[in-house]
This record gives sequence, structure tokens and C-alpha cells, in this order.
Amino acid sequence: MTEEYAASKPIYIQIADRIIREIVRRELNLGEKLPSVREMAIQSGVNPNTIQRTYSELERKGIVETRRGQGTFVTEDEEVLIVLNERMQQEVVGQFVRNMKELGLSKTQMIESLRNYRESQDGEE
Amino acid sequence: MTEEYAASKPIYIQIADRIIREIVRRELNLGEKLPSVREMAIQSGVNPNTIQRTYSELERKGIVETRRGQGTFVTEDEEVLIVLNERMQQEVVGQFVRNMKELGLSKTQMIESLRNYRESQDGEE
Amino acid sequence: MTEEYAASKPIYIQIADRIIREIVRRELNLGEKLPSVREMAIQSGVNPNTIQRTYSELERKGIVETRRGQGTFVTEDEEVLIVLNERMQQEVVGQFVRNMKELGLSKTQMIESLRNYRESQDGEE
Amino acid sequence: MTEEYAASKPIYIQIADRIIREIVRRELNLGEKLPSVREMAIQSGVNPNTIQRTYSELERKGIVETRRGQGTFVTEDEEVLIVLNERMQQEVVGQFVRNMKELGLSKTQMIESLRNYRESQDGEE
DNA sequence: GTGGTCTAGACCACA
DNA sequence: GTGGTCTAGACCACC
Repeated sequence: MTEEYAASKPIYIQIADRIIREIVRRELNLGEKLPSVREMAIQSGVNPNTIQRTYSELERKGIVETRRGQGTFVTEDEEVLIVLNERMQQEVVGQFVRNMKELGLSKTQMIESLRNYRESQDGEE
Repeated sequence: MTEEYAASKPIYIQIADRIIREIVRRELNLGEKLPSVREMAIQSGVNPNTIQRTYSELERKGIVETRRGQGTFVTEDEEVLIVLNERMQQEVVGQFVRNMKELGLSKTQMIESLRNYRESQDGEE
Repeated sequence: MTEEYAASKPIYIQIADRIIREIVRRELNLGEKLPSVREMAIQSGVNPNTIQRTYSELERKGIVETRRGQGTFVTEDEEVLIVLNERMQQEVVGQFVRNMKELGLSKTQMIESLRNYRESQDGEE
Repeated sequence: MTEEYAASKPIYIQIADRIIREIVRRELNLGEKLPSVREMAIQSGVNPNTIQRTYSELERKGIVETRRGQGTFVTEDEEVLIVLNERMQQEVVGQFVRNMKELGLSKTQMIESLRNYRESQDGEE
């Protein structure tokens, strides 16, 4: 009854992360307009307030700019993107190292394992 | 139409994964007895039914054996362990490669990035 | 009907500013517990959500720390206070200079005017 | 019991203050005619009644004179201007001193702080 | 109790 | 139309 296994991030963060990923992957271009708060709320099936929070969060991080009465736009500052990319790399690599360590592998073994990896098996089970 | 963002894995799977990790890391030895369903339920703070499902899942994968009236034991089949380890490695590496590709990195860059990685907290294991 | 003269800051910012002032003036001590969200909401006559926002804002600025289940506390980091004080001084001086310039005074005249000032007249009209 | 945080000055006072500032800075000369109530209302985007109150307020203070059928004029009494300027200076300095005291500064420190102040945007006037 | 998140619905300012 | 703020009321996780 104590819960400890749900632990899913807040929705407004999940959506923010999704948008960040889309920007990093260039599915959203620099300067591009995001859907309005209300529209995105409908698309995402959440309350407009939740999206509002998402956009605020993104603005706080300098990833988007909002122009009153006009909308919310991906920043045009290329530098932000670069930093974002680096930070996400750090995160992915960190997660990887932690996971592999848990399996008892050394750094050298990780690199070896990575080198040998041939994408092929995509089936989960 | 509302729910869509909770989506964290089922608890019984999360617990199964935790046990698997403990086996792979030799914190649980081959042939060792697992806590009883009731005891594990208390330890984990979940309903016994949930643990029952966890154990069934592990048995289905050949990772544990249930002996009526005695309890649940980690398999003694060394081979299972090896396969398990490999499969988990594949999974971790696969996830890593997918993530890094999403960030636009080539295989060579991934290895480089991994090589350069210095974790913040170095003294873990 | 276009409004341009209201321009009062959002309530949640006004309350945050008030708290900051109290901290700077040492009416609130470092490490001291703030009223709970609900209590402060009642005291201030606003919705708890508004206070929640206030506290979030203060935390974002590193001025308070929140401990889940315990409450919200003024940071114990003395450094934050010093920076805060400096920033507010800058603001006050800046406002003063702007106002005096508007009255057509030079920097030298401002200093002279300040030097000659004897507190006495407090009546507004 | 709810309202308490809007509290920005009445519009008619805001406009009066603006006009006073323009007079003090000689952007409006002694004896000069002010725009008609209707015209000023349009310029300012407010209701003519509001401007009417503004002009009344200014007249009450002896700053403007209304001549039936001709319009509203800045007073020609130089003395008024001087007094006005002094009073506004007193007010600005008083406010400044109060603010700085609240931050724990002595008179000497205030002067020092003012002397050291370098505005960001220097080229204003 | 505490803070954190979310919904539903409203009003405002800006363009 | 846009984003920004606010209320009312709810549920959650943590202590």
C-alpha cells in the first residue's frame, strides 16, 4: 500500500521530454511553432493546464520561446540544441554504463560488447 | 482515452527483473531458495498475488523451479544463467545503440563517447 | 478597453517577493520553516495552488528547499542571501537613478540630494 | 476579502503622474495647452471620464488651469514647478532611503552604492 | 499532516 | 485566436 513501483514521471515532464527528443532528432526544426496549448492538450489527451506547465518548463530551460498572442516556438539558438544533445548523450551513456555494471561487466568488456553488436534481433521475447 | 501516461511496467515484471538482476550479479546463487511468496510480498510491500505472478513468470522462463511444499529455487542449470546474461547484455546494448542513433551518432562515435565517459560517483562496486 | 494601466504583477510573484523581502530583512531566518501551502493560502486569502506556485518559484531560485512530507524551509545557504541582497540593491539603486534622471538630475546632483536628505516628512500629501 | 493583490494605482493618477513628469522634464512647457479631454482619452486608450478626473486632480494641485471653452493649460507659475520638482525629489529620495534601510544599509553605504552604480544601458538621454 | 500533480473551467492581456 | 494566471476541488506519495 506504500507504492514504490509506479514512479512514472509527471505527465507534464513526459511530454516535455518527448518534445525535447523531437527537437534533438530534428523532427521539430529550430524556430518552428509548436501546437497551441489548447491544441496540444487535445492531441495529448490532457488538460490545457498540464501543457501550459510543459511549455513553461521548456521555456525555463531555454528550449522554447513564447510570444504572447502568437504562440510557442522552438528556440532559434543553435547553441541550446548542442548543449541539449550533449546532456542527453551523457545521460544515455551513464544509463548504459550503470546497466552493464549491474551485469558485472568492466569498461573494457562494455566496449567489446558494443563493438561486437550487430543489430538484428529486435524481438523482445 | 484518458490514460496513456502512467505506463510504467507492471509491478510483477519489475520485481521479476530485480530478481533476475540479482541472479546475474551472483547476489542470488544457483539453487538458492527464494523467500516464500508471503514473505517476499511483505518485503516488497505488495500483494502476495503479485509475487505469485512474478514467480510464475520466472518459472516460465526457466529461471526458477517451484517444488511443492518446499518453495521456489533458483535453477541449478548454469546454462540458463549464461543465456540470461547474454540476453540482457544484448538488450542493454541494443537500447543503447538505439538511443545514441537517435541522437545522430555513428557506431564509432558511440565507442568514443563511451571511452571518454567518466562517471561522477566512481566508487560503486 | 485595451488595458495597459493595470500591470500589477501576478499574485504568486507578489507573494514570493514579499517572502524574499522578509528573508532579506531577517524577519525569516535561514532554515526556518515556512507556513504550509494550505496554511499560507488561508493567511494570504488565495488558492493553495497559487501558493504552490510561489513556493516552486522560490525553490527554483534556490531560496527555499522543500522536503516532502515535512514542509518548505528557507535555505541555509548564506551565500544565496548575500546574492539576493546584492541583486535587490542593484534594483533599488537602478530604480532611484531612473527616477531621478526623469526629474532631470545628474549623478552628482543625485548624490548631493541624497546627502542633504533628512528624514522627517513622511506624509504623502 | 478576496481582492488585495491588484492594488496598482488608479489609472487617472497614473496618467496625472505621467503628465507631471513631462512638465518637470520640460517636455511640456509652462502655459502650454494640453490635449482636449477627448483627444487625450483616445491617445491613452481610456474613457474620457478618466481623463476628466486626471485634469481635475492636476487642477486641484495647481498644476494646470482650465479655461472654459479654451482648454486645459499648464500653469504659468514658475514657482509651482519648482515646488513640484522638489516634492518629487523628496519622494524619490525618501523611497530610496527607506528601501535601502530595509536592506540594512547606512546612509554612507547608500552614497557609496550610488557612486559605484553603472547603469547597463547608459545612452538614454 | 506535508508538498506535487492533475483536471475543469474561468478570466485576462496581447495581437 | 495566443499564452498566463487563478480558483476549486481531487488524488497521490512521503513522513
